[in-house]
Amino acid sequence: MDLMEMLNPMQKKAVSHTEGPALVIAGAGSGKTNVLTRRVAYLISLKKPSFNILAITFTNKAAKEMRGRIDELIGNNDVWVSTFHSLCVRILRRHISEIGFDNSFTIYDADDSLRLIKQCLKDLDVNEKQFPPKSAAYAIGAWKDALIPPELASSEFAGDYRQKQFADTYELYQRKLRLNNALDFDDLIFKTIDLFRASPATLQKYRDRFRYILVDEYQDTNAAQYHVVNLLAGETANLFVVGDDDQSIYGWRGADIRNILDFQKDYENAEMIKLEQNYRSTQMILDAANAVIKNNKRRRPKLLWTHKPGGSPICYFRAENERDEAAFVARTILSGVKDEGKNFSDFAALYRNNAQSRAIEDAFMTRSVPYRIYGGVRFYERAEIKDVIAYLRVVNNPRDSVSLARIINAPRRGVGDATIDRLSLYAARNDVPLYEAFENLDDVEGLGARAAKLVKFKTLMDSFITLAKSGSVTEVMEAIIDQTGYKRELLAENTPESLSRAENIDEFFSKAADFENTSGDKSLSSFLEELSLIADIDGYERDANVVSLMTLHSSKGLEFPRVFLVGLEEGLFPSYRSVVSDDINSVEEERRLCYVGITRAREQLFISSAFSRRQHGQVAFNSPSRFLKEIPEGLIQKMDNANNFENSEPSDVDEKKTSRTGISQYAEINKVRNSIDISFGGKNYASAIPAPNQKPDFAVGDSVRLMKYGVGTVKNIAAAGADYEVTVEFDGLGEKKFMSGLSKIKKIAK
DNA sequence: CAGAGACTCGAGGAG
DNA sequence: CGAGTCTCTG
Repeated sequence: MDLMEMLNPMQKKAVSHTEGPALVIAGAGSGKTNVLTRRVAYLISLKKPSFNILAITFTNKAAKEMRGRIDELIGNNDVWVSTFHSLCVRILRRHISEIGFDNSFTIYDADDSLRLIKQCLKDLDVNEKQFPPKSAAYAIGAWKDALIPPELASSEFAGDYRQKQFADTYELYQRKLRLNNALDFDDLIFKTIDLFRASPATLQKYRDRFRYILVDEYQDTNAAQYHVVNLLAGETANLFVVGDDDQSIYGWRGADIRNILDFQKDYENAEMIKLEQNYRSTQMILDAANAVIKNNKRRRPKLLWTHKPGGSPICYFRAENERDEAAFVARTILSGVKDEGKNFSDFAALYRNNAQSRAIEDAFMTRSVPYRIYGGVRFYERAEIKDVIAYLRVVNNPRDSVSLARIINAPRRGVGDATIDRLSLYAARNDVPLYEAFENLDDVEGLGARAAKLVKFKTLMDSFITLAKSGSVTEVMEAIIDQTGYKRELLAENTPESLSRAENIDEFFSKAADFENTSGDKSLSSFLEELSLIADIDGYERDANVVSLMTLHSSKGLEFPRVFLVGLEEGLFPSYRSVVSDDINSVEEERRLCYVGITRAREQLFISSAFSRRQHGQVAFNSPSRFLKEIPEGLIQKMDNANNFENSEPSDVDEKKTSRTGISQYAEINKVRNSIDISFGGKNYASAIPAPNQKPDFAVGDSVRLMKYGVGTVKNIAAAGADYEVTVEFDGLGEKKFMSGLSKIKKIAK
């Protein structure tokens, strides 16, 4: 086929780019995946060997889709299509011994790593109330994303007691990971860079191999991922990155928008190509998206346009509460299916956080709307599944103390916390993995009669380990499920919950059987690796005729004919945290998330907000989101309880309706619009915030300290309404902007 | 000292 | 609303 067929001039330019760096700014729905896959095909048509090509995506699903489309275009090929994490795992499995790990290493998920961090805090005798494990985990994650090792964190933040405590925890945490022969998610990237730095020969090997590198969703890369790409690209820098700064929504986990904004600085001769023609949505939807995103100050100017004129107006429903909102979603879908011949799979409901899915689920169940949820408590994160996985992990890597501690007493075998503590103490004192405590039970103090139980447990584990040497994954799993009595106990408990958990174990077993039938590498470590890297959205099936429910974050990269954006309320979306944050970028990130949501829709967009909502166990009264007000009124039609349009005129949102508090909601919205900084959600937070109007007591060039970022230099101070916008540059983090009235910016002596 | 039951506290987004 | 912690009992 002709690779340039049906492409617009900009797309052609991108596809035919061969040597040197290129940056493609690809707006939502602009045919980005098509450009990426055709460029791969184009390179191969020029006789570039396919094994020299590496394409990096963020999710397995995106990788799978790209893999499929490349295969479709050019048949048999050796293009390496992979996510950042699986790319790094594949490299580490082969070479990690060069930096002192064993290649049977375990990959810890967020839950595992939190357990280990708790252990560290305990060992360091740190008060969990004062230093919550989650805060420590967040700090450590941020350091890792920014590629800051423990030594550096420790020296850089020595002056800040709290940061120092977290830095010490970080240091111990890394030591324990090594002892456990385990890596967390961030380490997968970090250790790959360590490896490349420690072993130039290994790096060269991969540079020679990956002569052409393509990176999708480049706006979501963090410092560590940037370095992986940068190291691999090397001098030749045949690096082709695609992204959209307006869709950068992962700042909270270290994604650095500067990677895409500064690409042309990093690679001086980079070619830049902009794709602004949208092939997905109607003009009405794009107008709404453009109108919202243009409120962001920090962005490259860009305007999506389409040949699909007009389209249905955006429908807005103001619900009484979250149940009313969910009912609106359900009945609108049902009438679309019944009256307009739509499929359930044409619909998606997108929300800001997973907790919001519950009300919608309830409404769908009572009205028999078929649906599927992505995210929330995932299958592989259920306690019973994690227990079975923990057994498998210990079999694969007995040094994995986190998993071992998890299963010592699961199912109950009379080994309590006190006994585990004694074993842990022995292990910590002798600097050995927990498993070795079992081999020297006589030396562990104060075990008494419990030693017999431990011996029995160890014998059992050893038998599994022996079996794993010759047996298959399913054989080992069957032995575990059977001989530990795990499933038997659940069945004996005979409650609806325990029976459902037993069923989950059966389902997990059949997943293992699937793996054995389909996977090339059928080893236990390969199975565990696949489990670790699986993401929810990977299970997304286009074919099933069900409504999709997912977070806005998960929806990126997908599209649906009809999309519901629910919960457009101040304090929910944008989130409370982003509004009170001292970093003005966080509200802009919420706005980008809104932009992502709007642009998922092909034909029609439905937006809703609720007057009241159960949040955190109590009823909250949120005012409508500022994002709602940013959509021009002429694009919106308001719907009533019977799904009729209210008035024939395009709606004026809430102007005429008076809320229960007696305050006109229009007034509430305006209050939000006019003084977003001090009032939202009908509550007044002014008391918590220092009075504005005060000129900062520092000047350009001064050193200042901020809680979250540490010490930086003031680059600019600009008046912004009643407040001042302060630009501060941080070493290694670059420039960030703050509102001086909101942020606790402290001047420090030079 | 293990296990069950009462109790409190905290709650974003993800590979 | 659920996990983690506290308290009581055997």
